[in-house]
Amino acid sequence: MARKTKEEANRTRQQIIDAARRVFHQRGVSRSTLEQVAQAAGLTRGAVYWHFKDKIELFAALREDVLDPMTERVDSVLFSTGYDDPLDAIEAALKELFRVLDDCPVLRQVLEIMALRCEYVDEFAAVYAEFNRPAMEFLEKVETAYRQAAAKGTLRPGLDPAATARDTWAFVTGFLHLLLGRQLGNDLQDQVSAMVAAHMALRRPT
Amino acid sequence: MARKTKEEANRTRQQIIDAARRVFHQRGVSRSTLEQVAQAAGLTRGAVYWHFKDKIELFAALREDVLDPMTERVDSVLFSTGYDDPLDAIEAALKELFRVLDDCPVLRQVLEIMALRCEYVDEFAAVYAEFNRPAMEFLEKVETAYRQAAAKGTLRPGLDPAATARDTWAFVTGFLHLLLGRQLGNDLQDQVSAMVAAHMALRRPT
DNA sequence: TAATATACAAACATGAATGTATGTTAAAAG
DNA sequence: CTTTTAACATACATTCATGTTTGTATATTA
Repeated sequence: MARKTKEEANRTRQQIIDAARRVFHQRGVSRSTLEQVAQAAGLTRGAVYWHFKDKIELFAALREDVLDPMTERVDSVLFSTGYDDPLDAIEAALKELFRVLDDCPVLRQVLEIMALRCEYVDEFAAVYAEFNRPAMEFLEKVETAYRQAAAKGTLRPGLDPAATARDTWAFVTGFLHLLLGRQLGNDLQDQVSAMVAAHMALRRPT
Repeated sequence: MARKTKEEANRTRQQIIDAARRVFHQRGVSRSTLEQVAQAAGLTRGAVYWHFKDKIELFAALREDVLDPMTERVDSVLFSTGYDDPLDAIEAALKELFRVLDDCPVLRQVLEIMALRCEYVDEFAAVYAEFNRPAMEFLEKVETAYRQAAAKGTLRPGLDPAATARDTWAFVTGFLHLLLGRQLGNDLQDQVSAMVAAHMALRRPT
């Protein structure tokens, strides 16, 4: 094969990532063959091994490709200065999270791979830690917001910010898993907004 | 090999299941070899193939072995007549759920396999449905309980039983995943009871 | 008690998937 | 303009998991 221009090479690299996302999503990570990925990308295994050391490295690239933008988008809402009440910021951030999931099918694919199509053992045990790190950071950020709300008096009296944050944390985690489990277009998808609102309403003064 | 008595055969069947649980937990379902399972049981693949058609059937047996008892134990608390307030029954049932998880390592292993060490594609897609069915049924049961609480006036005024149940549902799902993710002995484990209590306190009248 | 089915172990055949090594051509570098 | 190196395709060697088949000795049954 002839040498390609650097720009072309980057494009084939991205093609491999896109193909891997589809193949991993359809067959699961461990059952996916690099041969299948290569074929889906219209290439051979040679190309895949040229751009990535092995399947694990390819999987890592695949994740970085879409995960970081999501975190930034949600954080920007959570830290937005446009809300007087921190609880409003949390509510908006949660809605934003699920909205991203809805209008970015690529992100959804990656999250479904990570939640339902990957076995977190051996080399992949580290991947799971990475999967959880954003969740842990999210917990801290939300706790801070709840603390601010308590200081401002917009948090329902008697609620402990830390405990409330953990409850929200579990809620988001569980809701994410439940959303990822079912296929698109189900009734859950349009109840998302209402459920987030109801969840937050529990934390507001009566 | 000589023929064993029926009782002995049942014992080796159970040995295979126990071995499979350990191997699946350590290596993940798809990376586990029936050879590894056989060795861990002190047998050969011949025995495994004699008792089970293939890995999928073995995995199914492994689940049935421990999952049904858990559901029964939680349900019996939820449907107990010993509580005046249905919210108390829900709270007790949730605590029971996490307690079972704590003092039945075998169940925990199976749940960890299902949550983190299995890829739900192809033949295993059906397994995931089975994984979710108890969760769906749980949602309905909790919703009924919330409805009863509303009728009795023990549910915080203004709360919709259905929406409240979905929130609890997400909470339980998320909390389960979070618990399964981390190794035993972490700080979450002893906060479980407090978190459940806090979650339910949000639903009680002020 | 003879016949048969059971509960495995051992051997076999097959089909991948992986990693690596080699070849080829064109883009970069000098 | 020559040399080098990048960007792959192709071919090779090895390992390994699976399913099946065969063998065999003992429970079980008639």
